[in-house]
Order: sequence, then structure tokens, then C-alpha cells
Amino acid sequence: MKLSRDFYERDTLVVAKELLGKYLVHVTPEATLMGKIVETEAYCGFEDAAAHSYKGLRSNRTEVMFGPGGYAYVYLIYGMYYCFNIVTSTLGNPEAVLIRALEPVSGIDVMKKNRKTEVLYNLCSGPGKLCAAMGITKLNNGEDLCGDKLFLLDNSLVPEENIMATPRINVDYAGEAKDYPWRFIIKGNKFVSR
DNA sequence: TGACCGATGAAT
DNA sequence: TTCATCGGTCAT
Repeated sequence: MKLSRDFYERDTLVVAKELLGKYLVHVTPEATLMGKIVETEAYCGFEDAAAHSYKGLRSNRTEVMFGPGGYAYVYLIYGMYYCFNIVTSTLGNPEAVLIRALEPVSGIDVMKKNRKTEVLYNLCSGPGKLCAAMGITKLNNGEDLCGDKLFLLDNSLVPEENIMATPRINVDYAGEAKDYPWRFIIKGNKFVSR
């Protein structure tokens, strides 16, 4: 069953945790690509110095974060990698969850081709990697995740005792916000980033 | 119009 | 731990 708008339009930290175990699906001409979410990071609007929307910075890039929840925010990093985020909270609240790692489920042959590697554990174990594997590019920016092309499938909640929270990755520039425990992983899962 | 730089990845 | 890398962002 597809996740609906009201799943996304809630507290970002709650959504980041509850996204663990859900399935990300991308329907492409070549294959239907699917992976289970095993690692997320929350980015919370105006007050989060690590967020692109810090202090309410509103630009062409961040515009989609200000819209309703359940839309894709895809941006280019380091001039060569894409990162896929899910916009959370409601209209006017620029918050999002970065998807950092997936456990490949289907379309694995195509993922291997997209990533030019045969190593299963290396296919989606990082934000740039999973975008390459899943065929997600800036063309998907602003796409409605309640549509039929790029969406999420429900799955049972991961029990609290199987979730681990840690500080976020590569946000050393963010002052005290760099230590917020807003990265969530499924404890013991072998497909998380390093 | 252009100076600046990053929510990474891969090799070591 | 280090380092290559370059399109895009944002302020002008």
C-alpha cells in the first residue's frame, strides 16, 4: 500500500524514523527499481544550521522544501552526485528527510549496471550511490511521491529497540547542530553507509 | 556574471 | 585519512 500525503505531513523526526523499513520504488522504462530504506537523516527547517533551508533561506533550489509534504527534493552535491530527500511537514515548513541508504530489493541487475559494480552491499550504501542505482536525477526534483512513478510502499514499523540514532554525516560546518542525533539507521543492518 | 564550495565516494 | 572534482547556487 502506497504511503499517502498525511504520512509525510507530520513531525520530521517522527517521519525520519518511520521511513525506516519502507520501500522506495522507482518505475523506469528499463525496470521497476525497489529498495528498503535502512538509513535516514532529518533536516529541520529554520533553526537547523545543517539544513539548506536554515534561517528560512528560500531560493530556486530550496523552494520545494517550503511546499507540502510528500514531494521529492533532489539536489546535486560536489558537482557530481545527487541526493534524494523527501519533503516533510506542511506547507511553509521547509523540512525534509535525506535517504542515505537502501537495501536492494528488486531491479538489482539494473542497479548493478547503473553503479558499475557487482557488489550488493555497495549498490545503495550512501546518498549519491542510491540515486545512481535507482536512476534518480534532478529531473525527479519536485516530483509528487503520491504519484505512480516514484513513490513509497508501506511496511510494518521497525521496533524502537531496533533503531539507532547518531549525529548526521558531513555536517561539521553546522555549529552545535552538527551533534544533533538526527541520523537513524536500522540496528545491525549491513546495507547502511560507512 | 562569476567567485566560491559542498547533506560524497573511492582509494589508501 | 586523504583528495579529486565541477555544476550550481547565490549574491551582485
